[in-house]
Amino acid sequence: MANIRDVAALARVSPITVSRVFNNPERVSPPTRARVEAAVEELGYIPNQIARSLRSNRTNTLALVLTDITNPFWTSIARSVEDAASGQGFNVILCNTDENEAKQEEYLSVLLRKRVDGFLLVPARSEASAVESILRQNVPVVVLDRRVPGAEVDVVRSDSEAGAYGLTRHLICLGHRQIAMLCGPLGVSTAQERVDGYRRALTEAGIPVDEHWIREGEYTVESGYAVASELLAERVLPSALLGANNFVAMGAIRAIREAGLRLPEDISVACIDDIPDWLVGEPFLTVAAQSPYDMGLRATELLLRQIREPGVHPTQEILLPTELVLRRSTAAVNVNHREKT
Amino acid sequence: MANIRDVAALARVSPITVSRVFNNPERVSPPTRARVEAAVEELGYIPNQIARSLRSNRTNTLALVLTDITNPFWTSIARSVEDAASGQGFNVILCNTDENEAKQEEYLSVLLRKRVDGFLLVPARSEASAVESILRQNVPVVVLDRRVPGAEVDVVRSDSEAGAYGLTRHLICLGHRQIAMLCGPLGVSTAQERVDGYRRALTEAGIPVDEHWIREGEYTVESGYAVASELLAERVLPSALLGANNFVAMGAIRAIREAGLRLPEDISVACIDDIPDWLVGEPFLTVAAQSPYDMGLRATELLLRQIREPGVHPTQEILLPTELVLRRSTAAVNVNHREKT
DNA sequence: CTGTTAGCGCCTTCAG
DNA sequence: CTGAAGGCGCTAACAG
Repeated sequence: MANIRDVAALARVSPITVSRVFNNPERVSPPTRARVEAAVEELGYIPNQIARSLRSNRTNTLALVLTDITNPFWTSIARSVEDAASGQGFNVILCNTDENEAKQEEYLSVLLRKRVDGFLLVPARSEASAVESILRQNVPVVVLDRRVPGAEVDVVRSDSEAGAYGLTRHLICLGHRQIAMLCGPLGVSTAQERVDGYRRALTEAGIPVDEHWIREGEYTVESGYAVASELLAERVLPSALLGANNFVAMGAIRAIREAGLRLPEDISVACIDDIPDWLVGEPFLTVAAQSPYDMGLRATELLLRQIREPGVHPTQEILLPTELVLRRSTAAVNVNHREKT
Repeated sequence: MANIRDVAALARVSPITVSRVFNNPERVSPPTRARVEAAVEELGYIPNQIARSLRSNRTNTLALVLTDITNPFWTSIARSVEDAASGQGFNVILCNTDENEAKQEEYLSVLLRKRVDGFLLVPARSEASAVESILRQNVPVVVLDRRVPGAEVDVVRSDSEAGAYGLTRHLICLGHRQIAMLCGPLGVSTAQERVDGYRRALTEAGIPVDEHWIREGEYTVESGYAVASELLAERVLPSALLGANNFVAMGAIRAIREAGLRLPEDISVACIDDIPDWLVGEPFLTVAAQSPYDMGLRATELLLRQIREPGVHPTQEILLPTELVLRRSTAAVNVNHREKT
């Protein structure tokens, strides 16, 4: 592969002149420039960005570390991040942690070695350690979706508490009293907040919170299925399920079908996170919808600003609202089906 | 940010010894190693992969250039590519071309400068030029999903022709004769092959191919919606629609609903590409399902082999089968609804 | 407008 | 087991 000196030799100029043809073409006389361009063409020369990065300390690359690109919520975020980044001349390295801290640590370590210009991080757990390993190196970070108590970072997230509150309230209005909360891993702030919202709605309505109805799991279809199956095998059935996210709810729905129960006649289901309607034809899930595309966009903008204008920025938190979308998966409680026969 | 010389100075060794502690720790005596490790810890030293890449000509980074991560088909591929790559110590840069050749060219140019170790490319158009710009630089490439006539590359793709053939045959068996084909951009091999399969099934059944029923569009929801709307506004309605992919079909379904037609009573719909069932609860679309996860995996394996074992490899093409999945979006033709009243 | 010098951080080669 | 020299490809800074 030809390098800058090969081109320089062929064009009978110095390497720096070739460099200038690429970076400041106006500072090279047209005839010289033409000679250089001809040589570039002839040799198929492509400037080596690695060498340039070594000098400039800039890679024009961002890291997007999320849990699982397969969930449409993260897919939208990935799309918006890549849109915003490529529009500003940055590429995006994609990493799936599956909420696994060991995987996350490994990724961060590799990415720090690669000297990415910044991180968009969905922390596997809401602890400061991961974020701090980045901040310690003075590398810009923006945290997505989750709070990280104790760390001084920019965060862009949705109002999970309000989302869960709204859904629970909606279920209460439909007459439900025995509402099971299939919550996510409590080490993650969103899981915690969703339980908080659930509790607040019940308490406000004067319904005692029964810990029996709160079940911790993962943010996955498998976990939602497993936890719901367990719940449905018990003597007293809930009349409604609140899924911590779309995956959990879809798993729960499968369990409900397999148990021979009807949705929503026998049991209602709602969750946080929508599924794009062009994927499902007739959307039927009642949800508190987030705005993932917007979230990725805002976060990328914050990150690029940090990169462009180094120095101390006051850390900021952007809180995006959720939107309650009522559909066919929730209905008024059916008193006949409260308990098993 | 500390560099290797800072560490060396603090540990009172030469830089090369520090390097060895990271790359060949067994060749450094334990006491020296301990001193170096202490210095590394104290300074928070992280080896600079850029400098290493400059020497080694290896970035441990792959480029995944696809059309739109938002389509679950590509999402699965992205997931499998990232899984396979990270398992072998490679990171993945994600790029969305939206089937736009200019965008694709821009990405390829930047990625070649970055000296990625290899490309997984879904070419925006089935022409050799993009692939050849990579091959010319002796950079490994594997083409995903599409054929590129005239280029000597490894390709991993599905049997689109057979998929479209199977779906068309299924519709014919249900009594449909006026089957509209909403095909993708004909510059893309898959679009072409899907039309071929459609034609073959009709011809074999002795049904004359009416070019009126073949409509070219993009592989997007919007395009599917637009083309189907147009079709449904005409005097003679088709009794079935064959969507070139899942997006097109979902757009068509929206158009059908808006036209006040019932699915599948008034009109049947089928398409190539499934939508993961955990996204839809009750899958209802009749499809020729591909295996995107597998496709990404196989392609990444091929690519990593090219990278690991440089030199001439016989180019190979891996053709994955599609699977016909019959669901509720297709039904026997309804003679009463063939023509508008 | 063009060129020379030097160095970004690391590691291969060769010596001790 | 440890180190010195040199260079990967590029571009600031400083001549001319």
